Amino acid sequence: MQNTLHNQPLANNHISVDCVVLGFDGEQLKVLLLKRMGEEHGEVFHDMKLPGSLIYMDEDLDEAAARVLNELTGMKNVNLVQFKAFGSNNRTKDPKDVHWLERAMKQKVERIVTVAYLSLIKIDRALGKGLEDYQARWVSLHELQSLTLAFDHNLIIREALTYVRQHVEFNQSALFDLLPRKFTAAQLRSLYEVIYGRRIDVRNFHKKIAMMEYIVPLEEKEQGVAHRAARYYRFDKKLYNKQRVKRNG
Amino acid sequence: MQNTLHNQPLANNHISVDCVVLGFDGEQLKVLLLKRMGEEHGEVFHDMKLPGSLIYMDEDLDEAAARVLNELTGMKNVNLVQFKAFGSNNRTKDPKDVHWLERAMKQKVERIVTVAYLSLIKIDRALGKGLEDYQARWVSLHELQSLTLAFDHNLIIREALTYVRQHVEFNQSALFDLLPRKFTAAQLRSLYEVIYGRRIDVRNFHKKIAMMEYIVPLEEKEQGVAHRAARYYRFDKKLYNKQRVKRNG
DNA sequence: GCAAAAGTGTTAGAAGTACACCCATGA
DNA sequence: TCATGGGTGTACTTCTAACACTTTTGC
Repeated sequence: MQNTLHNQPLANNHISVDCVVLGFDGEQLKVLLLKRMGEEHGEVFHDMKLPGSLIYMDEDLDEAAARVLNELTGMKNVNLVQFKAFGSNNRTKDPKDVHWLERAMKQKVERIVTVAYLSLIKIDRALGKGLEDYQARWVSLHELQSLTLAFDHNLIIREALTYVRQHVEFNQSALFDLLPRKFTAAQLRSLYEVIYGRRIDVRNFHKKIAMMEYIVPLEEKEQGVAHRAARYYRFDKKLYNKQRVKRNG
Repeated sequence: MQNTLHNQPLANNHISVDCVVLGFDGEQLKVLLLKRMGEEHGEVFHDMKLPGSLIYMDEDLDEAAARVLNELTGMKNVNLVQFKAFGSNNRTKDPKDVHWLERAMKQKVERIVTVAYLSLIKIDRALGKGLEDYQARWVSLHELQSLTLAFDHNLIIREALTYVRQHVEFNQSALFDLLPRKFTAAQLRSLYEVIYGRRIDVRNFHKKIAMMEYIVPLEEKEQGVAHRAARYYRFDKKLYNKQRVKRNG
Protein backbone atom coordinates (compact mmCIF):
# COMPACT_ATOMS: atom_id res chain seq x y z
CA MET A 1 0.00 0.00 0.00
CA GLN A 2 2.70 2.49 -0.80
CA ASN A 3 4.10 4.36 -3.71
CA THR A 4 7.83 3.95 -3.27
CA LEU A 5 9.82 0.96 -4.41
CA HIS A 6 10.93 -1.78 -2.08
CA ASN A 7 14.59 -2.63 -1.82
CA GLN A 8 14.08 -5.34 0.79
CA PRO A 9 12.15 -8.59 0.58
CA LEU A 10 8.56 -8.35 1.74
CA ALA A 11 7.53 -10.67 4.53
CA ASN A 12 4.84 -11.77 2.15
CA ASN A 13 1.93 -10.10 0.48
CA HIS A 14 -0.46 -10.73 3.34
CA ILE A 15 0.55 -8.53 6.26
CA SER A 16 0.53 -4.76 6.30
CA VAL A 17 0.56 -1.91 8.77
CA ASP A 18 -1.56 1.24 8.62
CA CYS A 19 -1.04 4.39 10.65
CA VAL A 20 -3.80 6.62 11.97
CA VAL A 21 -1.99 9.87 12.74
CA LEU A 22 -4.17 12.36 14.59
CA GLY A 23 -3.56 16.04 15.12
CA PHE A 24 -5.49 18.84 16.78
CA ASP A 25 -5.72 22.33 15.31
CA GLY A 26 -7.19 23.97 18.40
CA GLU A 27 -10.72 23.25 17.29
CA GLN A 28 -10.95 19.87 15.66
CA LEU A 29 -9.22 16.54 15.43
CA LYS A 30 -7.67 15.85 12.06
CA VAL A 31 -6.28 12.73 10.51
CA LEU A 32 -3.31 12.58 8.18
CA LEU A 33 -4.21 11.04 4.82
CA LEU A 34 -2.38 10.41 1.58
CA LYS A 35 -3.78 11.25 -1.79
CA ARG A 36 -4.21 8.27 -4.03
CA MET A 37 -4.57 8.23 -7.77
CA GLY A 38 -5.69 5.12 -9.62
CA GLU A 39 -7.25 3.95 -12.83
CA GLU A 40 -10.25 1.69 -13.15
CA HIS A 41 -12.20 0.88 -16.33
CA GLY A 42 -9.98 3.35 -18.13
CA GLU A 43 -11.10 6.15 -15.82
CA VAL A 44 -8.70 7.97 -13.55
CA PHE A 45 -9.90 8.38 -9.99
CA HIS A 46 -8.60 10.32 -6.98
CA ASP A 47 -9.24 9.48 -3.39
CA MET A 48 -7.40 9.13 -0.10
CA LYS A 49 -5.97 6.49 2.18
CA LEU A 50 -4.12 6.01 5.42
CA PRO A 51 -0.35 5.82 5.28
CA GLY A 52 0.36 2.10 5.27
CA SER A 53 2.17 -0.66 3.46
CA LEU A 54 3.17 -4.32 3.49
CA ILE A 55 5.90 -5.25 5.94
CA TYR A 56 9.37 -6.61 5.29
CA MET A 57 10.50 -10.07 6.17
CA ASP A 58 12.73 -9.33 9.12
CA GLU A 59 10.88 -6.45 10.57
CA ASP A 60 8.91 -6.20 13.79
CA LEU A 61 5.42 -4.82 13.36
CA ASP A 62 6.32 -1.77 15.41
CA GLU A 63 9.41 -1.14 13.29
CA ALA A 64 7.40 -1.56 10.12
CA ALA A 65 4.88 1.04 11.23
CA ALA A 66 7.63 3.56 11.98
CA ARG A 67 9.39 2.88 8.69
CA VAL A 68 6.27 3.08 6.59
CA LEU A 69 5.14 6.31 8.18
CA ASN A 70 8.55 7.81 7.60
CA GLU A 71 8.70 6.70 4.00
CA LEU A 72 5.24 8.00 3.22
CA THR A 73 5.18 11.25 5.14
CA GLY A 74 8.75 12.05 6.10
CA MET A 75 7.93 12.01 9.81
CA LYS A 76 10.47 10.62 12.25
CA ASN A 77 10.48 9.65 15.91
CA VAL A 78 6.74 9.39 16.04
CA ASN A 79 5.21 7.57 18.95
CA LEU A 80 3.10 4.78 17.45
CA VAL A 81 0.85 2.45 19.41
CA GLN A 82 -0.71 -0.63 17.93
CA PHE A 83 -4.44 -0.65 18.57
CA LYS A 84 -6.08 -3.30 16.44
CA ALA A 85 -5.64 -5.81 13.65
CA PHE A 86 -8.12 -5.79 10.78
CA GLY A 87 -8.56 -9.11 9.11
CA SER A 88 -11.97 -9.32 7.54
CA ASN A 89 -11.51 -11.14 4.27
CA ASN A 90 -13.64 -8.63 2.41
CA ARG A 91 -11.48 -5.65 3.27
CA THR A 92 -9.95 -6.16 -0.17
CA LYS A 93 -13.29 -6.73 -1.86
CA ASP A 94 -13.25 -3.55 -3.93
CA PRO A 95 -11.51 -4.37 -7.26
CA LYS A 96 -10.40 -0.76 -7.44
CA ASP A 97 -8.32 -1.24 -4.30
CA VAL A 98 -6.90 -4.55 -5.41
CA HIS A 99 -5.89 -3.28 -8.83
CA TRP A 100 -4.32 -0.18 -7.41
CA LEU A 101 -2.38 -2.21 -4.91
CA GLU A 102 -1.17 -4.79 -7.39
CA ARG A 103 0.13 -2.04 -9.60
CA ALA A 104 1.89 -0.35 -6.70
CA MET A 105 3.32 -3.60 -5.33
CA LYS A 106 4.09 -5.11 -8.71
CA GLN A 107 2.74 -8.46 -7.58
CA LYS A 108 -0.46 -10.42 -7.17
CA VAL A 109 -2.42 -9.42 -4.09
CA GLU A 110 -4.85 -11.65 -2.30
CA ARG A 111 -6.01 -11.19 1.15
CA ILE A 112 -4.34 -8.79 3.56
CA VAL A 113 -4.43 -8.57 7.33
CA THR A 114 -3.41 -5.13 8.48
CA VAL A 115 -2.22 -4.10 11.90
CA ALA A 116 -3.32 -0.56 12.68
CA TYR A 117 -1.27 1.93 14.65
CA LEU A 118 -2.25 5.16 16.28
CA SER A 119 -0.21 8.28 16.79
CA LEU A 120 -1.13 11.58 18.39
CA ILE A 121 1.11 14.42 17.29
CA LYS A 122 1.43 18.17 17.30
CA ILE A 123 -0.14 19.16 14.06
CA ASP A 124 2.50 21.74 13.15
CA ARG A 125 5.21 19.09 13.34
CA ALA A 126 4.15 17.56 10.08
CA LEU A 127 2.68 20.60 8.41
CA GLY A 128 5.91 22.52 8.45
CA LYS A 129 7.92 19.86 6.74
CA GLY A 130 6.44 19.93 3.31
CA LEU A 131 3.61 17.45 3.48
CA GLU A 132 2.72 18.45 -0.02
CA ASP A 133 5.85 16.71 -1.25
CA TYR A 134 4.36 13.53 0.06
CA GLN A 135 0.86 14.12 -1.27
CA ALA A 136 -0.32 14.16 2.32
CA ARG A 137 -3.07 16.23 3.85
CA TRP A 138 -4.75 16.80 7.20
CA VAL A 139 -8.43 15.98 6.95
CA SER A 140 -10.82 16.99 9.72
CA LEU A 141 -12.98 14.24 11.11
CA HIS A 142 -16.05 16.17 10.13
CA GLU A 143 -14.93 16.37 6.53
CA LEU A 144 -14.14 12.68 6.65
CA GLN A 145 -17.78 11.76 7.12
CA SER A 146 -18.45 12.49 3.47
CA LEU A 147 -15.33 10.79 2.13
CA THR A 148 -14.97 7.17 1.14
CA LEU A 149 -11.40 6.10 1.71
CA ALA A 150 -9.50 3.18 0.23
CA PHE A 151 -10.01 -0.31 1.65
CA ASP A 152 -11.63 -0.28 5.11
CA HIS A 153 -9.79 2.84 6.17
CA ASN A 154 -12.96 4.62 7.24
CA LEU A 155 -13.57 1.77 9.66
CA ILE A 156 -10.01 1.80 10.90
CA ILE A 157 -10.23 5.50 11.71
CA ARG A 158 -13.53 5.01 13.52
CA GLU A 159 -12.01 2.31 15.65
CA ALA A 160 -8.98 4.48 16.29
CA LEU A 161 -11.25 7.13 17.76
CA THR A 162 -12.97 4.80 20.16
CA TYR A 163 -9.53 3.57 21.13
CA VAL A 164 -8.31 7.11 21.75
CA ARG A 165 -11.17 7.84 24.11
CA GLN A 166 -10.41 4.81 26.20
CA HIS A 167 -6.68 5.26 26.00
CA VAL A 168 -6.82 8.86 27.16
CA GLU A 169 -8.72 7.90 30.29
CA PHE A 170 -5.82 5.70 31.33
CA ASN A 171 -3.08 7.95 30.17
CA GLN A 172 -3.97 11.61 30.23
CA SER A 173 -0.49 12.48 29.08
CA ALA A 174 -1.43 11.34 25.58
CA LEU A 175 -3.54 14.49 25.25
CA PHE A 176 -0.50 16.70 25.47
CA ASP A 177 1.04 14.98 22.48
CA LEU A 178 -1.69 16.74 20.51
CA LEU A 179 -1.09 20.22 21.89
CA PRO A 180 1.74 22.66 21.24
CA ARG A 181 4.35 22.86 23.98
CA LYS A 182 2.73 26.06 25.20
CA PHE A 183 -1.04 25.92 25.23
CA THR A 184 -3.93 27.85 26.73
CA ALA A 185 -6.55 26.48 29.08
CA ALA A 186 -9.13 27.00 26.36
CA GLN A 187 -7.17 24.85 23.91
CA LEU A 188 -6.84 22.07 26.43
CA ARG A 189 -10.51 22.33 27.27
CA SER A 190 -11.69 22.15 23.71
CA LEU A 191 -9.46 19.15 23.17
CA TYR A 192 -11.23 17.43 26.06
CA GLU A 193 -14.54 18.46 24.59
CA VAL A 194 -13.71 17.07 21.17
CA ILE A 195 -12.45 13.77 22.51
CA TYR A 196 -15.18 13.16 25.06
CA GLY A 197 -17.84 14.67 22.87
CA ARG A 198 -19.41 16.87 25.54
CA ARG A 199 -19.22 20.41 26.91
CA ILE A 200 -17.09 21.07 29.95
CA ASP A 201 -17.86 23.82 32.44
CA VAL A 202 -15.21 26.56 32.24
CA ARG A 203 -14.96 27.27 35.94
CA ASN A 204 -14.81 23.66 36.99
CA PHE A 205 -12.18 23.10 34.35
CA HIS A 206 -9.94 25.84 35.69
CA LYS A 207 -10.35 24.47 39.18
CA LYS A 208 -9.34 21.05 37.91
CA ILE A 209 -6.20 22.06 36.06
CA ALA A 210 -5.17 24.23 39.02
CA MET A 211 -5.06 21.03 41.07
CA MET A 212 -2.99 19.16 38.52
CA GLU A 213 0.58 20.02 39.40
CA TYR A 214 1.86 18.75 36.10
CA ILE A 215 -0.03 21.42 34.18
CA VAL A 216 2.30 24.29 34.90
CA PRO A 217 1.14 27.90 34.40
CA LEU A 218 3.67 30.12 32.63
CA GLU A 219 4.15 33.86 32.92
CA GLU A 220 3.79 34.20 29.17
CA LYS A 221 0.47 35.21 27.66
CA GLU A 222 -1.10 35.35 24.27
CA GLN A 223 -0.12 38.33 22.13
CA GLY A 224 -2.23 40.54 19.92
CA VAL A 225 -5.65 39.07 20.51
CA ALA A 226 -8.69 41.32 20.54
CA HIS A 227 -9.70 40.30 24.04
CA ARG A 228 -8.12 39.52 27.35
CA ALA A 229 -4.93 37.56 26.68
CA ALA A 230 -4.93 33.93 27.78
CA ARG A 231 -2.23 32.51 29.97
CA TYR A 232 -0.02 29.76 28.57
CA TYR A 233 0.55 26.46 30.32
CA ARG A 234 2.99 23.65 29.74
CA PHE A 235 2.78 19.94 30.49
CA ASP A 236 5.45 18.59 32.84
CA LYS A 237 5.90 14.91 32.06
CA LYS A 238 8.14 14.21 35.05
CA LEU A 239 5.63 15.64 37.51
CA TYR A 240 2.92 13.72 35.74
CA ASN A 241 4.70 10.41 36.08
CA LYS A 242 5.51 11.08 39.72
CA GLN A 243 1.87 11.73 40.48
CA ARG A 244 0.81 8.71 38.44
CA VAL A 245 3.09 6.40 40.37
CA LYS A 246 1.74 7.75 43.66
CA ARG A 247 -1.84 7.04 42.62
CA ASN A 248 -1.22 3.51 41.39
CA GLY A 249 0.93 2.42 44.31
CA MET B 1 0.03 -24.24 15.75
CA GLN B 2 -2.38 -27.10 16.05
CA ASN B 3 -2.48 -30.83 16.05
CA THR B 4 -5.34 -31.59 13.70
CA LEU B 5 -5.08 -31.74 9.94
CA HIS B 6 -6.23 -29.00 7.67
CA ASN B 7 -8.75 -29.69 4.97
CA GLN B 8 -8.85 -26.13 3.70
CA PRO B 9 -6.12 -24.01 2.18
CA LEU B 10 -4.19 -21.92 4.67
CA ALA B 11 -4.19 -18.19 4.06
CA ASN B 12 -0.44 -18.58 4.14
CA ASN B 13 2.04 -19.64 6.72
CA HIS B 14 2.44 -16.21 8.21
CA ILE B 15 -0.75 -15.35 10.06
CA SER B 16 -2.15 -17.13 13.08
CA VAL B 17 -4.62 -16.56 15.90
CA ASP B 18 -4.10 -17.44 19.56
CA CYS B 19 -6.79 -17.55 22.24
CA VAL B 20 -6.30 -16.58 25.86
CA VAL B 21 -9.26 -18.19 27.60
CA LEU B 22 -9.59 -17.14 31.22
CA GLY B 23 -11.68 -18.73 33.94
CA PHE B 24 -12.19 -18.04 37.63
CA ASP B 25 -12.48 -20.83 40.20
CA GLY B 26 -13.73 -18.64 43.03
CA GLU B 27 -10.21 -17.86 44.19
CA GLN B 28 -7.89 -17.47 41.25
CA LEU B 29 -7.82 -16.66 37.57
CA LYS B 30 -6.84 -19.57 35.39
CA VAL B 31 -5.86 -19.79 31.77
CA LEU B 32 -6.69 -22.66 29.45
CA LEU B 33 -3.57 -24.24 27.96
CA LEU B 34 -2.86 -27.18 25.69
CA LYS B 35 -0.22 -29.77 26.40
CA ARG B 36 2.43 -29.94 23.75
CA MET B 37 4.85 -32.75 23.09
CA GLY B 38 7.85 -32.28 20.84
CA GLU B 39 11.25 -33.67 20.08
CA GLU B 40 14.48 -31.74 19.90
CA HIS B 41 18.01 -33.15 19.62
CA GLY B 42 16.49 -36.60 19.92
CA GLU B 43 14.98 -35.72 23.30
CA VAL B 44 11.25 -35.70 23.91
CA PHE B 45 9.99 -32.63 25.72
CA HIS B 46 6.61 -31.67 27.19
CA ASP B 47 5.36 -28.17 27.70
CA MET B 48 2.27 -26.07 27.13
CA LYS B 49 0.89 -23.49 24.74
CA LEU B 50 -2.13 -21.36 24.07
CA PRO B 51 -4.79 -22.76 21.75
CA GLY B 52 -3.95 -21.21 18.40
CA SER B 53 -3.26 -21.97 14.76
CA LEU B 54 -2.68 -20.54 11.31
CA ILE B 55 -5.74 -19.12 9.57
CA TYR B 56 -7.44 -20.24 6.38
CA MET B 57 -7.50 -18.28 3.20
CA ASP B 58 -11.10 -17.11 3.20
CA GLU B 59 -11.61 -16.68 6.87
CA ASP B 60 -12.07 -13.55 8.91
CA LEU B 61 -9.75 -13.27 11.85
CA ASP B 62 -12.67 -13.48 14.25
CA GLU B 63 -14.00 -16.58 12.54
CA ALA B 64 -10.57 -18.16 12.60
CA ALA B 65 -10.28 -17.62 16.34
CA ALA B 66 -13.66 -19.25 16.98
CA ARG B 67 -12.86 -22.18 14.68
CA VAL B 68 -9.42 -22.81 16.13
CA LEU B 69 -10.67 -22.70 19.71
CA ASN B 70 -13.42 -25.13 18.85
CA GLU B 71 -11.08 -27.50 17.05
CA LEU B 72 -8.57 -27.50 19.85
CA THR B 73 -10.79 -27.51 22.92
CA GLY B 74 -14.27 -28.45 21.75
CA MET B 75 -15.74 -25.20 23.05
CA LYS B 76 -18.50 -23.50 21.07
CA ASN B 77 -20.21 -20.13 21.13
CA VAL B 78 -17.41 -18.54 23.04
CA ASN B 79 -17.26 -14.78 23.13
CA LEU B 80 -13.84 -13.85 21.75
CA VAL B 81 -12.42 -10.34 21.60
CA GLN B 82 -9.30 -9.46 19.71
CA PHE B 83 -6.88 -7.57 21.94
CA LYS B 84 -3.50 -7.38 20.26
CA ALA B 85 -1.34 -8.55 17.39
CA PHE B 86 2.10 -9.91 18.17
CA GLY B 87 4.60 -9.49 15.39
CA SER B 88 8.06 -9.35 16.79
CA ASN B 89 10.26 -11.21 14.34
CA ASN B 90 11.95 -13.15 17.12
CA ARG B 91 8.80 -14.71 18.45
CA THR B 92 9.79 -17.76 16.42
CA LYS B 93 13.40 -17.58 17.48
CA ASP B 94 13.39 -20.80 19.50
CA PRO B 95 14.29 -23.67 17.11
CA LYS B 96 12.25 -25.98 19.31
CA ASP B 97 9.12 -24.01 18.47
CA VAL B 98 9.91 -23.80 14.77
CA HIS B 99 10.63 -27.50 14.43
CA TRP B 100 7.53 -28.47 16.34
CA LEU B 101 5.42 -26.19 14.19
CA GLU B 102 6.88 -27.35 10.90
CA ARG B 103 6.16 -30.90 11.87
CA ALA B 104 2.59 -30.08 12.86
CA MET B 105 1.95 -27.94 9.78
CA LYS B 106 3.84 -30.15 7.39
CA GLN B 107 5.44 -27.14 5.74
CA LYS B 108 8.26 -24.69 6.09
CA VAL B 109 7.63 -22.01 8.68
CA GLU B 110 9.21 -18.61 8.68
CA ARG B 111 7.96 -15.67 10.49
CA ILE B 112 4.49 -15.56 12.01
CA VAL B 113 2.34 -12.65 13.08
CA THR B 114 -0.31 -13.80 15.51
CA VAL B 115 -3.51 -12.01 16.43
CA ALA B 116 -4.43 -12.69 20.04
CA TYR B 117 -7.97 -13.09 21.29
CA LEU B 118 -9.35 -13.01 24.81
CA SER B 119 -12.28 -14.86 26.24
CA LEU B 120 -13.70 -14.84 29.75
CA ILE B 121 -15.76 -17.91 30.50
CA LYS B 122 -17.38 -19.83 33.30
CA ILE B 123 -14.75 -22.33 34.24
CA ASP B 124 -17.14 -25.24 34.59
CA ARG B 125 -18.29 -24.78 30.99
CA ALA B 126 -15.09 -26.24 29.65
CA LEU B 127 -14.21 -28.51 32.55
CA GLY B 128 -17.31 -30.61 32.23
CA LYS B 129 -16.82 -31.42 28.58
CA GLY B 130 -13.82 -33.64 28.76
CA LEU B 131 -10.93 -31.27 28.39
CA GLU B 132 -8.65 -34.25 28.86
CA ASP B 133 -9.65 -35.50 25.42
CA TYR B 134 -8.14 -32.35 24.05
CA GLN B 135 -5.02 -32.43 26.18
CA ALA B 136 -6.17 -29.16 27.68
CA ARG B 137 -5.77 -27.96 31.24
CA TRP B 138 -6.62 -24.95 33.39
CA VAL B 139 -3.46 -23.42 34.77
CA SER B 140 -3.61 -20.84 37.54
CA LEU B 141 -1.78 -17.60 36.88
CA HIS B 142 0.33 -18.20 39.93
CA GLU B 143 1.45 -21.57 38.65
CA LEU B 144 2.16 -19.97 35.30
CA GLN B 145 4.94 -17.83 36.71
CA SER B 146 7.22 -20.85 36.84
CA LEU B 147 6.27 -22.23 33.42
CA THR B 148 7.89 -21.37 30.12
CA LEU B 149 5.32 -21.69 27.38
CA ALA B 150 5.82 -22.13 23.67
CA PHE B 151 6.65 -19.13 21.50
CA ASP B 152 5.90 -15.81 23.22
CA HIS B 153 2.79 -17.16 24.91
CA ASN B 154 3.87 -16.02 28.36
CA LEU B 155 4.03 -12.50 26.99
CA ILE B 156 0.66 -12.83 25.28
CA ILE B 157 -0.98 -13.89 28.53
CA ARG B 158 0.63 -11.02 30.42
CA GLU B 159 -0.73 -8.56 27.87
CA ALA B 160 -4.12 -10.22 28.05
CA LEU B 161 -4.22 -9.51 31.77
CA THR B 162 -3.45 -5.83 31.42
CA TYR B 163 -6.10 -5.72 28.74
CA VAL B 164 -8.64 -7.40 31.02
CA ARG B 165 -8.11 -4.81 33.74
CA GLN B 166 -8.76 -1.97 31.35
CA HIS B 167 -11.58 -3.72 29.57
CA VAL B 168 -13.45 -4.46 32.79
CA GLU B 169 -13.42 -0.81 33.79
CA PHE B 170 -15.37 0.02 30.65
CA ASN B 171 -17.56 -3.00 30.64
CA GLN B 172 -18.26 -4.38 34.07
CA SER B 173 -20.51 -7.00 32.55
CA ALA B 174 -17.43 -8.89 31.37
CA LEU B 175 -16.83 -9.90 34.98
CA PHE B 176 -20.01 -11.90 35.09
CA ASP B 177 -18.84 -14.02 32.18
CA LEU B 178 -16.35 -15.44 34.66
CA LEU B 179 -18.84 -16.23 37.41
CA PRO B 180 -21.46 -18.95 37.63
CA ARG B 181 -25.02 -17.81 36.96
CA LYS B 182 -25.65 -17.79 40.69
CA PHE B 183 -22.80 -16.34 42.69
CA THR B 184 -22.21 -15.02 46.18
CA ALA B 185 -21.08 -11.54 47.11
CA ALA B 186 -17.83 -13.02 48.34
CA GLN B 187 -17.13 -14.62 44.97
CA LEU B 188 -17.77 -11.40 43.15
CA ARG B 189 -15.63 -9.52 45.60
CA SER B 190 -12.67 -11.86 45.32
CA LEU B 191 -12.95 -11.65 41.55
CA TYR B 192 -12.61 -7.88 41.81
CA GLU B 193 -9.70 -8.34 44.16
CA VAL B 194 -7.90 -10.71 41.81
CA ILE B 195 -8.38 -8.50 38.80
CA TYR B 196 -7.55 -5.18 40.41
CA GLY B 197 -4.89 -6.72 42.61
CA ARG B 198 -6.01 -5.08 45.84
CA ARG B 199 -8.22 -5.75 48.87
CA ILE B 200 -11.73 -4.40 48.87
CA ASP B 201 -13.56 -3.44 52.05
CA VAL B 202 -16.41 -5.88 52.71
CA ARG B 203 -18.94 -3.33 53.96
CA ASN B 204 -18.30 -0.83 51.23
CA PHE B 205 -18.58 -3.61 48.73
CA HIS B 206 -22.00 -4.70 49.97
CA LYS B 207 -23.17 -1.12 49.89
CA LYS B 208 -21.96 -0.86 46.32
CA ILE B 209 -23.65 -3.97 44.98
CA ALA B 210 -26.85 -3.02 46.81
CA MET B 211 -26.94 0.09 44.66
CA MET B 212 -26.37 -1.79 41.41
CA GLU B 213 -29.81 -2.79 40.31
CA TYR B 214 -28.47 -5.27 37.81
CA ILE B 215 -26.95 -7.40 40.56
CA VAL B 216 -30.12 -9.07 41.71
CA PRO B 217 -30.29 -10.79 45.13
CA LEU B 218 -31.98 -14.18 45.07
CA GLU B 219 -33.87 -15.95 47.85
CA GLU B 220 -31.64 -18.96 47.46
CA LYS B 221 -28.68 -19.44 49.79
CA GLU B 222 -25.64 -21.64 50.03
CA GLN B 223 -26.25 -25.14 51.34
CA GLY B 224 -24.25 -27.22 53.80
CA VAL B 225 -21.50 -24.78 54.67
CA ALA B 226 -20.07 -24.76 58.18
CA HIS B 227 -20.90 -21.12 58.71
CA ARG B 228 -23.65 -18.67 57.96
CA ALA B 229 -24.93 -19.38 54.46
CA ALA B 230 -24.25 -16.74 51.85
CA ARG B 231 -26.98 -15.29 49.68
CA TYR B 232 -26.84 -15.89 45.94
CA TYR B 233 -27.05 -13.12 43.38
CA ARG B 234 -27.51 -13.11 39.65
CA PHE B 235 -26.45 -10.66 36.98
CA ASP B 236 -29.26 -9.10 34.95
CA LYS B 237 -27.84 -8.10 31.61
CA LYS B 238 -30.93 -6.21 30.48
CA LEU B 239 -30.96 -4.03 33.57
CA TYR B 240 -27.23 -3.52 33.16
CA ASN B 241 -27.57 -2.30 29.58
CA LYS B 242 -30.46 -0.03 30.50
CA GLN B 243 -28.41 1.60 33.24
CA ARG B 244 -25.39 1.82 30.96
CA VAL B 245 -27.33 3.63 28.29
CA LYS B 246 -28.66 6.08 30.87
CA ARG B 247 -25.14 6.91 32.07
CA ASN B 248 -23.66 7.39 28.63
CA GLY B 249 -26.48 9.48 27.25
C1' DG C 1 -19.93 -23.53 72.46
C1' DC C 2 -16.66 -22.66 69.10
C1' DA C 3 -14.72 -21.96 64.59
C1' DA C 4 -15.64 -19.75 60.22
C1' DA C 5 -17.35 -16.84 57.08
C1' DA C 6 -21.60 -13.63 56.22
C1' DG C 7 -23.57 -9.48 56.76
C1' DT C 8 -24.51 -4.75 58.44
C1' DG C 9 -24.09 1.71 59.28
C1' DT C 10 -21.87 5.84 60.23
C1' DT C 11 -18.84 9.44 59.52
C1' DA C 12 -15.31 12.41 57.23
C1' DG C 13 -13.04 13.87 53.36
C1' DA C 14 -12.50 14.16 48.31
C1' DA C 15 -14.26 14.82 44.00
C1' DG C 16 -17.65 16.35 40.92
C1' DT C 17 -21.47 19.53 39.31
C1' DA C 18 -24.23 23.60 38.73
C1' DC C 19 -24.31 28.27 38.22
C1' DA C 20 -23.30 34.22 36.66
C1' DC C 21 -20.48 37.94 36.53
C1' DC C 22 -16.26 40.97 35.98
C1' DC C 23 -11.68 41.47 33.35
C1' DA C 24 -8.40 42.68 29.71
C1' DT C 25 -7.61 43.75 25.05
C1' DG C 26 -7.85 45.50 20.10
C1' DA C 27 -10.59 47.56 16.93
C1' DT D 1 -17.11 52.03 24.10
C1' DC D 2 -18.09 47.79 22.50
C1' DA D 3 -17.36 43.13 21.12
C1' DT D 4 -14.76 39.14 22.29
C1' DG D 5 -13.18 35.55 24.78
C1' DG D 6 -10.53 34.90 29.57
C1' DG D 7 -10.87 34.09 34.11
C1' DT D 8 -12.87 33.57 38.86
C1' DG D 9 -15.89 31.34 43.89
C1' DT D 10 -19.51 29.16 46.40
C1' DA D 11 -22.92 25.77 47.67
C1' DC D 12 -24.63 21.24 46.95
C1' DT D 13 -24.33 16.44 45.81
C1' DT D 14 -22.05 12.25 45.08
C1' DC D 15 -18.46 9.09 45.70
C1' DT D 16 -14.85 6.98 48.36
C1' DA D 17 -12.56 5.20 52.40
C1' DA D 18 -11.97 4.02 57.07
C1' DC D 19 -13.58 1.39 60.67
C1' DA D 20 -15.80 -3.32 64.44
C1' DC D 21 -19.21 -6.04 65.86
C1' DT D 22 -23.29 -9.42 65.48
C1' DT D 23 -25.39 -13.38 62.85
C1' DT D 24 -25.80 -17.97 61.14
C1' DT D 25 -24.30 -22.52 60.54
C1' DG D 26 -22.02 -27.26 61.08
C1' DC D 27 -19.18 -29.74 63.81
